[in-house]
Amino acid sequence: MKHWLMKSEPGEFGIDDLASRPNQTEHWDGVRNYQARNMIRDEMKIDDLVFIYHSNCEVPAILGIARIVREAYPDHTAFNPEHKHFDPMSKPDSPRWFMVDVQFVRKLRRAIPLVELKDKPELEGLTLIRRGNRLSVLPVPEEMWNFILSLE
DNA sequence: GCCAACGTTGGC
DNA sequence: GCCAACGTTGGC
Repeated sequence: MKHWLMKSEPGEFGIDDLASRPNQTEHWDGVRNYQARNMIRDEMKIDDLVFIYHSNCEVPAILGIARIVREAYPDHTAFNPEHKHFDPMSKPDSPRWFMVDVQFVRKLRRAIPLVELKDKPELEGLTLIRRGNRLSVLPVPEEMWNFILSLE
């Protein structure tokens, strides 16, 4: 089983939004980066666990945990000209973008802020804290996953 | 294939 | 709101 981290903007769709969805489940649409797309499409498997991270907000932080409950399928928001994430290059018969469904698992006992994660030598090399990193979906090595949980 | 211009991300 | 870092686009 692999571990991941996915970013969301709490003003758009945060962990509380996920927790209040039917079945506490929602599709994770809007990823428009090839590196992130490849991980979603090729590597994310059912029951993989995901840290939910809030970006572009007052305190960027890891807030909780979700689980992959459906593997990659076409991101239909790319087909809809009315949609914010519309991409005319993505067609239903040759989709360019994919998404997974994630289900809320739990919140961490406390949010673990980015500034704190940056301080930890144990997390050196984690994509999240690399300078200039913009990946919205990234893998978390198991030992780093466990270390982050130990900070709760 | 190079690279300047432009758009986006996201911390601060 | 600023701006550094990065990805994408498109002229050549």
